[in-house]
Amino acid sequence: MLIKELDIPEDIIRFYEDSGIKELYPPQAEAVDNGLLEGKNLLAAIPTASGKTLLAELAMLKAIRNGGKALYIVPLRALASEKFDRFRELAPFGIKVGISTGDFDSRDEWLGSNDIIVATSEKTDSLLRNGTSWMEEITTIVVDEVHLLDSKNRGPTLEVTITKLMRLNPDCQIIALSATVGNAREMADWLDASLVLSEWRPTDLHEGVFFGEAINFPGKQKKIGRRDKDNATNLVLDTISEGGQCLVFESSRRNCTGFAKTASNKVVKLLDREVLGKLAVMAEEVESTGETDTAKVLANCIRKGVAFHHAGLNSSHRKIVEDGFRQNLIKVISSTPTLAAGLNLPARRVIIRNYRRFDANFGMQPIPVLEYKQMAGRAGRPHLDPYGESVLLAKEYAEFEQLLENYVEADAEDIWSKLGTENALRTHVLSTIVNGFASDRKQMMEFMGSTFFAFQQDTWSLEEVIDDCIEYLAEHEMVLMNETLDPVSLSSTQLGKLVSMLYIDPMSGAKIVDGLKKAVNVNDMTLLHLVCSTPDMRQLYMRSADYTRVNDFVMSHSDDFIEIPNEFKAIDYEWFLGEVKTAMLLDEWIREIPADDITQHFNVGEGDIHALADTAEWLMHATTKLAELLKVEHSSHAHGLEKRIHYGASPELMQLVSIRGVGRVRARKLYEAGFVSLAELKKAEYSVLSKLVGPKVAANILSNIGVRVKEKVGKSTPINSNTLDTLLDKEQKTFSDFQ
DNA sequence: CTTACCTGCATATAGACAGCATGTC
DNA sequence: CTATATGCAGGTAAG
Repeated sequence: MLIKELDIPEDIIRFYEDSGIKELYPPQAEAVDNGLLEGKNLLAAIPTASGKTLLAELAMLKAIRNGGKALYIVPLRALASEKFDRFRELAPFGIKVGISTGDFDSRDEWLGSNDIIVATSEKTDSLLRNGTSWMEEITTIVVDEVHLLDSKNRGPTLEVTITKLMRLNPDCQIIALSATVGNAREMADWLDASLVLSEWRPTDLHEGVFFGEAINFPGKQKKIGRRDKDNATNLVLDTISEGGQCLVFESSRRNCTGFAKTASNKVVKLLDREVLGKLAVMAEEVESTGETDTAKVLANCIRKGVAFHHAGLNSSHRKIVEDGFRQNLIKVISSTPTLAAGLNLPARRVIIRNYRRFDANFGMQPIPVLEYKQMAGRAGRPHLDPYGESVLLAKEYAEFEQLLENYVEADAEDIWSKLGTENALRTHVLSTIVNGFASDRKQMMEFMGSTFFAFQQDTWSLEEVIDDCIEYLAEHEMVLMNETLDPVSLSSTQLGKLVSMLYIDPMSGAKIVDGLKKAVNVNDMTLLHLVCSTPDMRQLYMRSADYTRVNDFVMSHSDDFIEIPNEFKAIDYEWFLGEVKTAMLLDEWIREIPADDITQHFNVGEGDIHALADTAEWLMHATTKLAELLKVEHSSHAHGLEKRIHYGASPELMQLVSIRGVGRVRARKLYEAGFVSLAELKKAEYSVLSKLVGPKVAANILSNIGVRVKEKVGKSTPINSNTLDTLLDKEQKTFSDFQ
């Protein structure tokens, strides 16, 4: 089917043709045949990179031209900005695009003036909870990665959000995009959508299992040269010598860096001077943005053409690795599953070095087929690679057969709703009441009766859990119920409304409220621990070496904690120690302990510190608001801590740190030099500041506080002319020259 | 004396969304 | 409490 045959405006047709898209891929054509452009609901269960985005775009553009408005729901913030950037290319057609995620937000009212709004599922839920008016104007909803309905953590939110949206806009077109799953038909039926089910990919994918010095694909074999004793390394070296790149998936961070280290020593031998030179620049960039151990190790690996990637990396390191791989300078990324579902980073060959993953309840467990398919699907860059290959590794013949059968030739599992537990439902039962989707028990059951869970499983078990939730919420004064009426009436209290809008788990809300009421002497640690004891906070794992250290801390600070569980209740106490350990990390963070030191004290990465601080800041904000509502005195203390967690700094730096371009480190430098306040800083001499923080930063700071720089700021000296950016610029120039 | 390889034992275990109000090194 | 890879300490055989 040709683009120009489609029932869409002429200028849009030309736009696609100019960008080289003349014909639809088969699954896209099938979607059009199923009424994509006529506002019909659709579930497309097709592989990654088979043109899901274009499919959604066509429908959105068509709808917008008919006066509609589109909402594009994604599971990850990174994905949101990726889509946002893509859709902004539609600006020439007068299409306005907005983005809304927790960390990056165009203002709510203004957001509604856009034609396309990209948001995470949680943010969408939050917007619904806040009664955002433009939600009712949405005519097209795209739900990306809808198979995440199956996720224990985040599936329920996605499910309830979709349910709410369908109820709010019954005539709205829903386009759901999914990986290929077992019960796609069932999901489609729930959405009242037609189904496009296809395995078609623009680049062929060969899935195989390595065993006996060869990759065994169904029906053929590919011998791999033995240059190293490690098979995965051999596969990597083979790919590179054929001009491709590799993505290696590992089950733990340690394995991930471990493999990068060993493989890099072999990979380096295959690289030429030019590439090594550029890699060295990149490695320096890594070293300059962090002096942690991981930064050094990562830099050393990158010098040899290999990188590792996991959530412990700080964001600049992550970005360098991703960009370096896209530039085809980094040849191998050894990664945890971060890269399996997230960014668009395909490679010629994907090696799944470890198909098992540790689970605290069941030990090492084989990953689901769906997850395997997601990783394997990363193989093959469209238009760049002749084909993609994914490889599992087997040690014995029995394992080889098993892998072939259970992964390569297996179909993905069915999607199962995870809504049916009290933990998952509590927050949604509350928000349903707060937002008026249900004002009595009957309406509540009706609403929950239209979820995927109810569609798929028995509703009586759901009703029981919902009643438990209502009871919990009533007990904690978030919901009022009148049991004398026949359908028991349900309404929310001020507390309930606040908890719903703060987007915290009602159990977190209850714990914080309870803690605030009980607390006697409150200091920083008291509130930090309170926040760390909520189910919304991810606690640190207790290692055996931590035990005495954390326990000693508890002993010497026993007055700081609102409640210490009995030491002989081993499970409770151990859990408590984990909370305290987390609070200790945050305490170091707000006391300006350098990030490198924190990573060592707690055996975490820089990325972990920021993630924990981020969550703590959000929960501390909730604490502030809850304290205000309760009219207890700790709200200003909590508010102060909220700011300190945001910047990771002591109270005396709060004024300096609010200046753009000044963070915890620079603020401390300025403070020690006598610039203890904004007023002092305004009186500062440029030359003095320049010596302190460097000429560029100094000029930047002064202009940000409204001081005009009198002295001439020397043009940036060519010290850094070899930075990555300039290098990449050059690269692009030569590339376009070549074209 | 160095290197390569083996054995045994202890050890640790993926990821990431949200509020609010604007910008880290 | 589940299972596995890793890395280190200590040992041994080969060079």
